[in-house]
Amino acid sequence: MKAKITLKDIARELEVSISTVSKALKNSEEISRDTKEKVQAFAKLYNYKPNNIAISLKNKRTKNIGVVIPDIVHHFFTTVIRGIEKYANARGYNVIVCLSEESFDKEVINMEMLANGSIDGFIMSLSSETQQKADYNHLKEVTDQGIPVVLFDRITNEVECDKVIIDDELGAYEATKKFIDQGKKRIALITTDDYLSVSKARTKGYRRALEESSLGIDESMILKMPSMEMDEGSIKTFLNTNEPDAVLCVNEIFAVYSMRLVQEKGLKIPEDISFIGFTDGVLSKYANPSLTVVAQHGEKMGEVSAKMLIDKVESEAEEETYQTKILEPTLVIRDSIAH
Amino acid sequence: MKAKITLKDIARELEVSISTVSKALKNSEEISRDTKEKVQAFAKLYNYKPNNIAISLKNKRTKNIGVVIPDIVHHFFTTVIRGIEKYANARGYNVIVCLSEESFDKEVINMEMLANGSIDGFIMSLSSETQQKADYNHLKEVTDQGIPVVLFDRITNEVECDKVIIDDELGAYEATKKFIDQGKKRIALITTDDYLSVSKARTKGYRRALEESSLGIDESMILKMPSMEMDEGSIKTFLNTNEPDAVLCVNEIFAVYSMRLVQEKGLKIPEDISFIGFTDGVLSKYANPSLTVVAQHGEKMGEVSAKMLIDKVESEAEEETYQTKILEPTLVIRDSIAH
DNA sequence: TATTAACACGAAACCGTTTTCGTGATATTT
DNA sequence: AAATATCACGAAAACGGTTTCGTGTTAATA
Repeated sequence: MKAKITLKDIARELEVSISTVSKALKNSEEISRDTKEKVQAFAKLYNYKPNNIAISLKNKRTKNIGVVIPDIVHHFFTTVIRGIEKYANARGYNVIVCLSEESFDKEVINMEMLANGSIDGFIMSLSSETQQKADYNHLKEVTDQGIPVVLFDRITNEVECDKVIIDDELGAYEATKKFIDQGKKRIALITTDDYLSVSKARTKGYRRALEESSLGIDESMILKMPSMEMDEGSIKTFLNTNEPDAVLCVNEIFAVYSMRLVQEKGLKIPEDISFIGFTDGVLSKYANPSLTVVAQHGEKMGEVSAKMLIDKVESEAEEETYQTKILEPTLVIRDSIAH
Repeated sequence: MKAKITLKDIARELEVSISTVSKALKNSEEISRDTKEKVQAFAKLYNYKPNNIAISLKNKRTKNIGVVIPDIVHHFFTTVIRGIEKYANARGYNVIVCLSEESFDKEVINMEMLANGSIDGFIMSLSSETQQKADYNHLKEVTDQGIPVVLFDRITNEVECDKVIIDDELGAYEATKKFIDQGKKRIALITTDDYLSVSKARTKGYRRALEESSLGIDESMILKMPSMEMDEGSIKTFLNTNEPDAVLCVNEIFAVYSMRLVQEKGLKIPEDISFIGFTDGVLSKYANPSLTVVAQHGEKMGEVSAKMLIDKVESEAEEETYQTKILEPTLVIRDSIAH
């Protein structure tokens, strides 16, 4: 086991000062050719690499970014992380991932843990509990300290910071409109409670499309699940009593499960009943029939978030201007609707 | 924007020395009640939190662990991360995630980036390219430096370190045996090339089960895909020419896709043909029919890996003993086989 | 009263860098 | 030959903590 070598070690060995070694390795003009070559050769030989922690302390820059998300076993967040990681890595940053698991307390603890010097900025998506409580003091404290924050997907307007979302309302609007254009009459929505910013926006888009059409809104055609968890029973009851001919679901799982239920009843997809979900994950692609979805472009979202954050981190200017980027969703047509 | 307060600030404000403040905050016996109360009150008021980087530099401990995996958009790895994150967090560690994206170079770069002080240890699963090249010098360099490494799932015997795997061979053996016991005669295997340690082990289990039975091995019943990527055409051809009555797949996607293919041909699952896959992900659960799988218990694996790593990191002893933990897979019975 | 112990605190080293500034030794200019 | 410029390097501060050791003051002991 050969321990890491430090500047001090090189200095001692070569009988020069630490400063000389440091400068020589940086190819400083101050140092003579001879000395530089000697030092660099020695450093290469012993595979010297500067200690990141020491540099972080000196620079007050860690080159780490903290990502706090509610859940990682969820295709959308997973793609966002990938986007963040790719972009951040290309710019020399590392990604520290923390999971809030939809818990307010965990979110707070994680942020406090990271805010004491471990990271240069946060990229996060709010936990459902946080959105429910609408308590954003932990975010405000962090921004007050001058740590940049980028909020994505599950955001809030109560905090001033950069934000990245997709136009969920538009996505739902277009999906619903697709159903209407295809002559569907009984268009249902399976969503979660409104405190989730995304569900709220999607519901709004669904309503707007129906209001603009001749169909109008039938409140009984909207099923609000208390959480993101599947409640198989209530979906079953809902589908049986309302007999929709088209269903928009705010995620993949609701959609795929619903498809199976109606297929068991002998209905044909998409002839008798069509489905559109949100999130373009593996499930949608490999479902039977494959599921038409509103794609959220998670990877793109991650990239954009990372770029916004790093740009802010590296900008000297202390401008207090924040922007909200709205990405366009796309409808990925598959076999769960006619085409 | 109120900047972070430091020990120095408190010391100046209270007209005591930095050492006194430091000790007072640690409730040291050395400091008088009066001073301690004064300092602690002031610290609380200004919300003092020690700077993690400074502590890391002093202690030569970062409380960060580096996780290097090939891919995050993959249910299994995702669950492993969750297990790692949960366990590590509970012990006060943060998780830095790096993606090799199945690339040897990226794996090397990521490790070098983290090995210079950013982390206390690695948890990793080898990229397919690394397993293919069988070049493990980057791992050896890291372990030589005394940085603990835990390898999980995709491992190698060329590196001395702690390892966590599931008994892939056993999983495949039992799955195949299940088919045999159910009277299946033409049992196929869809796998990837052997350089992936897991595929190799699974193939071995499949072979052992058949050898022990009266059926024996028919090499044409084994399809080796060149990578983890889906090649839809070769699967189709394979299924059509060989007409198996049972198929074991080394992942979910191969299985789900194959199921759809045979269903399109009018075959009934599980009567005409049965399927078992590996990895208990969302796909398996929501496939139609739901897919019987060999569950790999990713979250457990993550926990175990994290425990092994942190225990080693925190153990003073420089014992050079390494262990390999083998977790038992479980067969999760669903509708793609008779039961 | 002289000596010692206990107390409460500060100085300084240290972790591994970077960077500013100072300086002795040459080299150049007048 | 004296003054100045250039070169090549080292000392030291700084980043923000922790920790060892030393020390002045007071209290207890001989």
